[in-house]
Amino acid sequence: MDERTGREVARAQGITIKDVARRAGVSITAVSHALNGKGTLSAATRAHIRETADEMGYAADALARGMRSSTMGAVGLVLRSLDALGDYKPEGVDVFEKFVGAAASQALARGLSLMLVPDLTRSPVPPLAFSMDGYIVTNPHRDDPVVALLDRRGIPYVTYGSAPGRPDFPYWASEDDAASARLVLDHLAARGARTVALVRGTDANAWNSEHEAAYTSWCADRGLPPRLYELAERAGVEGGVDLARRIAADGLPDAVFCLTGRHAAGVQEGLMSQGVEVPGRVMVAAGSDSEHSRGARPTISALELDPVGSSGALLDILQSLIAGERPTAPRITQAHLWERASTKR
Amino acid sequence: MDERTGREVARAQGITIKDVARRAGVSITAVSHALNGKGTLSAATRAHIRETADEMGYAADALARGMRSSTMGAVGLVLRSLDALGDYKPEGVDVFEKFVGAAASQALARGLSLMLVPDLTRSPVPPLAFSMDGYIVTNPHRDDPVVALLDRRGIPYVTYGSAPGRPDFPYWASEDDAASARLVLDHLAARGARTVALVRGTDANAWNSEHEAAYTSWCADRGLPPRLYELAERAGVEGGVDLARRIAADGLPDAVFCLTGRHAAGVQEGLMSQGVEVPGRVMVAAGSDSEHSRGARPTISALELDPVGSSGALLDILQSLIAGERPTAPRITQAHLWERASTKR
DNA sequence: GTGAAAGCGCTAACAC
DNA sequence: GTGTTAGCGCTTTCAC
Repeated sequence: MDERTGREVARAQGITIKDVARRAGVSITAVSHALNGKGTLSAATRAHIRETADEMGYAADALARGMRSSTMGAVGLVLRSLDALGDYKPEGVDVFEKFVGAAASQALARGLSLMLVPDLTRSPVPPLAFSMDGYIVTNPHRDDPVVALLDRRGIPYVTYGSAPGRPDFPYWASEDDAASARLVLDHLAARGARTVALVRGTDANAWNSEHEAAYTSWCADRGLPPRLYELAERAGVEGGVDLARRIAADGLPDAVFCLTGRHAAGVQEGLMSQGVEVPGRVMVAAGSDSEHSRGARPTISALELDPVGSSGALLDILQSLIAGERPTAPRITQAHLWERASTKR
Repeated sequence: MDERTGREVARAQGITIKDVARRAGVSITAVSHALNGKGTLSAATRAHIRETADEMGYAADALARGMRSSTMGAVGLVLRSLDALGDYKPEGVDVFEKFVGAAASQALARGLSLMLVPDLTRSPVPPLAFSMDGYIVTNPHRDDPVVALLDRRGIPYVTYGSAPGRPDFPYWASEDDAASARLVLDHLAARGARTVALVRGTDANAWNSEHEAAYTSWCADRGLPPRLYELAERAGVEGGVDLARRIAADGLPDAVFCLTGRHAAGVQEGLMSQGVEVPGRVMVAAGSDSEHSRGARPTISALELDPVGSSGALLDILQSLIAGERPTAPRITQAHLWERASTKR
């Protein structure tokens, strides 16, 4: 094949350790040792080899090196919430973009590569999947097969949000969901709400269950009966619109707290189309900020998570885990509440 | 080392082709052929081997397979604009998050893994860097060393934004920068601006030069002298604030068009702090939307790029390139102008 | 139709 | 101090 116009194979042919050895007039072992600071070589040979390697622009092939059991300098990121969504369309899934961006910058700043991997349990398995040094799994759900798979293969991992049903597993980081929930609920109460309905998703992840728990206990504290609605994440804005009808039929609460921005936007839209004033009659708040909460009219108050802080913490934990240490975990970050028009009275 | 509690090495030890061969009572060649649909095997053996492999949960090791020259099912993404920025803090670098998110979802939807790689030319080189099937390089600049490196190693790549100084290189996609610029300029003119100053960045990428070219020709068409300012991307909001002083000293234009959201926010802030009314006296617009343009007061009109469309196009091109085809390229997408308070008269 | 064997580039025992 | 050599798991000729 013409070397100038194409490539015989997907893999680029670079300078090998053999080339360096020949050029430096030593054995490949010498090169390997010199470059990895192992073995016993005279300072002179070591330096000489290093120079030759540099001159030639030699870079060890990660694949070959990896085969001999070493670290790849790359961690995987698997987005369970998106896997669950079925497609990978990110529109409106703010957390997704934010978290990926944050995790990427955190990883890059640490000199690590970050590999985004499609659902590990669906075949064909992404070829490099099992070659990563470790994994970040976002929002694992109860009995998550990806987590099980990583466990089985002995690959270190950390999770964004605790793994439900596994209280013993400490290697996670997340915003303080309970605190977040109270932040919103107290805000609504301060603005005069007595009865608050909660709209949670159906995914069995910590995010949903923690918020629900905080909500029920908040209601209990105030002697209020909880009004809990479940709406599938994938139902999106439309699902919220439909749900608004049911909520109204059940009797209007003073406020509705939706965990996702899309549900919040939908519920608000649905309420208003029934002639319910927002925020006048009912206030609306979202548990995670997105284009939908920002773009709605009125704009919707929402929690902004801390993906930068969380992903940084996760990478810290993961790095020590890979290094064989015992990191302190979990690590908790804080969300911030943006008060917008939908709760302004 | 205890097999149950830890791992000897970073690499997980899975089921190998040997195990399958032994269990199925055939040679490893047979297994390889059966699983890859190569060679000549009887349908019976083939089926039998497939079954055994499935039962055992066998998955070929990508590293070993990769060594024998095949495809990794993963493409790399290298963000030149961020590399240039020096750190990988994404705050306010909307395009970054948006593009990464979009590229990720596009890649995942195609069953490809996407690996974010730190600057390829800085050592230590990310180990897996040269093992990717191909690369997306965002905003390459003139004589970009990363592009040169990929060329040298014969690794296929596509660029987000054309590669300056390489008009012959067709494998890129981007918004139509010239059209974007005219969109903004015409909008400003329609709102009554006669003189418009342009604030571009200093990176030698297509984004900056295309916008500048469109701007100068727009000015020429109207017989106006161009007023061009250059401000380093990394100068951020503060740089914009400082620049506002210079712009005012040079005589206020009717509008300022800043290519980055941070510069726009800074310039607007700087102008207002000098008592210049925005949009009353001077209008401000940004060439790329971000928290900064949305969050400024008044909110700043800005172009929203099409990262989803662009990254989709890029992956299409890259995939055919990897497959050894000759894709049609370049592919152009369109930006959208959000008209906000900063240009509302 | 099937399998033995040669390597891909690298690391690490183990000789010398 | 330095080099020989045996693999890591896989694909692929090439005998049988």
